[in-house]
Amino acid sequence: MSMLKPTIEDVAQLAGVSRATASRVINDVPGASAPLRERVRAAVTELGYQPNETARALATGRQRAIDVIVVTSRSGVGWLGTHPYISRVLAGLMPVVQGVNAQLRLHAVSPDTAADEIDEIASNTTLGAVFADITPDLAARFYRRCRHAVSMVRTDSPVPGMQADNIGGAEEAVNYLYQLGHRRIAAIHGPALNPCAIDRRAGYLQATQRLGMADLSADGDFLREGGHDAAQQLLEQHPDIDALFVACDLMAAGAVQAITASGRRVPDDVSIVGFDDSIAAVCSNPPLTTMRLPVEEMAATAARLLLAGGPARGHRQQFPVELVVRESARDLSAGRAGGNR
Amino acid sequence: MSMLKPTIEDVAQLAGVSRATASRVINDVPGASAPLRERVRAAVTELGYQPNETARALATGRQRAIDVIVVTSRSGVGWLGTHPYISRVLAGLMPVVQGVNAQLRLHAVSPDTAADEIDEIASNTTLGAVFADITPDLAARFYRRCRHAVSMVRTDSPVPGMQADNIGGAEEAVNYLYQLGHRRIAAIHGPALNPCAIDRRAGYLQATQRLGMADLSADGDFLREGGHDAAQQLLEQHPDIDALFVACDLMAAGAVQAITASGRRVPDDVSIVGFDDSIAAVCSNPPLTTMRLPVEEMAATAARLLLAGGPARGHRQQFPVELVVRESARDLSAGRAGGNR
DNA sequence: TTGAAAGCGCTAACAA
DNA sequence: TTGTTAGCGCTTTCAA
Repeated sequence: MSMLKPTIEDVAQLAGVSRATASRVINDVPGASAPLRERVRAAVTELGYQPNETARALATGRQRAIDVIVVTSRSGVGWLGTHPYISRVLAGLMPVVQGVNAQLRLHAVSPDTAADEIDEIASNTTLGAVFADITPDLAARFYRRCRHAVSMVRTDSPVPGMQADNIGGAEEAVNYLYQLGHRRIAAIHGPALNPCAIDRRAGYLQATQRLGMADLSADGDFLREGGHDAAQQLLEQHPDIDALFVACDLMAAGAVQAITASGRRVPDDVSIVGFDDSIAAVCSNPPLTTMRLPVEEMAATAARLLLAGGPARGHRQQFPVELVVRESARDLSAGRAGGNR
Repeated sequence: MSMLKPTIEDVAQLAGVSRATASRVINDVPGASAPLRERVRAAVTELGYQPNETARALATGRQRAIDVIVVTSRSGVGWLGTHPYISRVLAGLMPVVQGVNAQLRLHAVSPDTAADEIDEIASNTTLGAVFADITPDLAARFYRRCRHAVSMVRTDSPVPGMQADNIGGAEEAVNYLYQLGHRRIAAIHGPALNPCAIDRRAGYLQATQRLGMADLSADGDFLREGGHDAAQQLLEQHPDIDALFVACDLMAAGAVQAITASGRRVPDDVSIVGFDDSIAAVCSNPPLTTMRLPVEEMAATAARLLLAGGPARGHRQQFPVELVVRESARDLSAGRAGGNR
């Protein structure tokens, strides 16, 4: 007859050790022999034991929390509620954190002081950190100080990560545009150091090369304003552009605004494919055809991993990126009026 | 010499009572005489005592949490990360809940089963509930069962609430459009039972009446699709409309899409003013002129009130609603090309 | 290396 | 009405 919720006492009893020993192996602190570690771990899995975070917090005096880290030049944390991507990671995290009395701590760290802030967070971490948006070197730095971390963007090897196929997604976007008949496909990329941006850029480059098209690239910042300005500039430099691949929906929304303001029409004069499938895609006018990232699932998986004691070194998990067709890309071979509405 | 963090023991000692008595008065449960209550309360304020939520949670076996309630016909909680308004209330709540080891619990309750779900939540509540979106009767129902609640939308008298001037905001929006030279100003309203929607509708009606304009109203649902459809219908019925007041930005984004799709231009043919100033306003094309609601501050204030033991019966707090000028409304008296870009 | 025992700060029986 | 006393589930000295 199993209890509703096994406690560490149950684990200790089943393993035939003291509570203290059980605690030691569960927390991975030295002071327990290999054979006992074995037995305790067996008991843990057999019982499906999950530590009570409330009790831990009371005993240690420290808050149990998952630290969500995003490096950004915008200051404060208040604006994050208006950020389509961050809102989705929060929404993904919240339900899994709910049952265990853990908290979410949101850190917006500035690029210039990032190193120090990262160290600070790493030294105060309890359950671990989720990197919502970070550069590989910073991620590595954190990981060197604290093993409990999982990244939602690509990082270098030892750092565990949730992987979405950004390269493949970008290629697919360009392919789609190509199939629709477009041959002058420009791109607006994200920040030079952002791993997602780097991969999406790589995907674009690969596809254009393979298809024998010119590389028409502009740099953006993953913000709407940047997308707007980049589109404007692109249109001036290359007035013959007939399609645009934009590395995130927020920038794509800005790009649509710029294109429309320039007197051109989307998708009649230029087709656009975005990336993310955020609320921005749906609020844009016309609504954006885009590559969907399963952000909520990625975040939820990351949190579960952390609650389970942190993923193993180098752990990686794949997530699909899927084309969502809306109204911002048009089939050139179809009748003008028809489009793909 | 004051301790870093006073405990209930300190309070009890200072008040000259037992810990149990202190606990009783702090938790407002019967079993303490008036004079002792006095003394304990004095000690609490003198020490600046704040209960340790972690210890409370461990002792009671219940999670300390703020329940965020939104009644909606969409099921599940995952999509809330893509909801511009909810994301903002979450962002406002998160920082204040951070320091105290409290959690946020998000409840999306369905309208048909709302009564039961509300009862359920009320009976499990700990720190209290924030009504992000609710009808007055449901709010009252909750409040009858549990005094710890703050509404972010208008409610009937005893229920404490954060008040934004939705009526005044809607009036101001219509006035603004009127000043710009518009005389056929239609409106897309929100759900019939939603207090914010009701107030914004009232503001529109008041303003149009005062200004001697026709009431050109259509019903929406606070979702993009509803805004789209309502705009379409409005344009068919009243092709001479020159401006639109839309009760939320999400619907306004949909309305812009519908208007554009019908071959008209925003703001050249029809001006639009939205409400909220959410991310939807900024992603729309053109970006929306809108009435800004300080959602984050309202949410943060609500949470602080709850953490401080819950606001008094009938407590009310005012928040401003401000016009934010972007590009979706045009001055008819200005030159055609100029607009108000 | 292991276990016994003392808390962490609070609530809730139970006695008085 | 009041206080005494066990816990809540865990970590962490301190002895053994």
